[in-house]
Amino acid sequence: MDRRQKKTREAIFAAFTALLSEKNYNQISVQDIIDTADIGRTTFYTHFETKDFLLKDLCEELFGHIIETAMGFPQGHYHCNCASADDSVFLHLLRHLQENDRNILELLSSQNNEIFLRYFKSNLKRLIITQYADKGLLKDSSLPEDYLVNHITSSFVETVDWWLSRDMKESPEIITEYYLESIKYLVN
Amino acid sequence: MDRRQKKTREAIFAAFTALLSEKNYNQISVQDIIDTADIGRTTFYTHFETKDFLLKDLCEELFGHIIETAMGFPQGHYHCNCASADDSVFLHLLRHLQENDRNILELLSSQNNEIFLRYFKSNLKRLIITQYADKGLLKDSSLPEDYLVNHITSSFVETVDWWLSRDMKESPEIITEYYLESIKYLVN
DNA sequence: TATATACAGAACAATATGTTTGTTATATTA
DNA sequence: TAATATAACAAACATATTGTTCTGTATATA
Repeated sequence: MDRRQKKTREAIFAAFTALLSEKNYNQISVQDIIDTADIGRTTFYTHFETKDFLLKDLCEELFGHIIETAMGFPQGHYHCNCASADDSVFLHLLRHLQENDRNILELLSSQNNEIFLRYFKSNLKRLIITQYADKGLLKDSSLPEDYLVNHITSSFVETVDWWLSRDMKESPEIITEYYLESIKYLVN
Repeated sequence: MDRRQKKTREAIFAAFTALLSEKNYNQISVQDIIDTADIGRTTFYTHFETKDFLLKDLCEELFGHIIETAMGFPQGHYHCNCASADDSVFLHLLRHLQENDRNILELLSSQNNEIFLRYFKSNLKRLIITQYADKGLLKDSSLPEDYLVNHITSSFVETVDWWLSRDMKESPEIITEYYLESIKYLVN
């Protein structure tokens, strides 16, 4: 890929992220992004069809990365400093959020958080299916598997939202405990 | 209140609701609303400062009503045909959604559902606090009350979302069972 | 009937949108 | 290094939206 393209793309992402942390998504104009990124008008439109596509691409990069990293867990620990191999994948995710992904954190805490929480959820679902459903770790119950997967997934997202809305007062370990406690009767 | 004002307000709400069920919120312009409602430009702005305020007012009317109705439950049953006084407040809400509130249902199922689900959640939280927390019906656990209330609230909202996303295949009774099953270890 | 006010209609400057055209700067490759 | 391709730029564009201001008309309320 052309170095110029990469630079421009990154400049747009950076400008967009900066704007998102201070403004509502709806109130951000393409003009704002162009001005902040300091690029030509034409350039923006060669990279992204609309503002919505920019958002989509940004989310796919951010959440795609964090989920893919967690996908191999706990087999591959990559370069992150996990306390032990017994750490749950959730603790892993929370640590990742807290330590490595300032960008994601800012977006998830911003006034636009619902947008990003939704993207987070749809990516996380894949992870839950791999880690629980496919491994047969869901407890037998009268609940349909799809309902259960949805419940477990959104409960984690809501937990993260709750944590962030209270300025991450608690440690990732505590939050993981809360979360696992709230769903412990549903999984093995 | 002046009859003219009421009519105009309702015309705007109707136009806005119609537009929301076919377009994304971001893509609806004030001009669209004006054209659809067939009112003067000035008129819109005397009623609503911005599109966001219109959204806020609409949500407050819709969710305010549905939650207030449920608030007195099961003491006052109002005019709805509940099977028995033993019906849970959740079953009551689902029936209300299915039978009485075509508007809300359409909005909650539309491509803009996340906006309305959020409003739904914030209103529902008050109800959960009244019905569970204040009555001491939350099971003792290591979880902070605020976390628990948030979990129970968002689980219901997510349940409704799941139900709607599958075109309400199941009956309100079944959905209530699913929901209560998923949180039964947390409440009395 | 008299008075107040909600609405309509037109016009406004300011801004945003998405596209086009021609030019310059910079990667890639041979 | 030189040749070629292409990314980015700048300027201009028609079009649309925004929020406001003005004047005149219609319709509530008292």
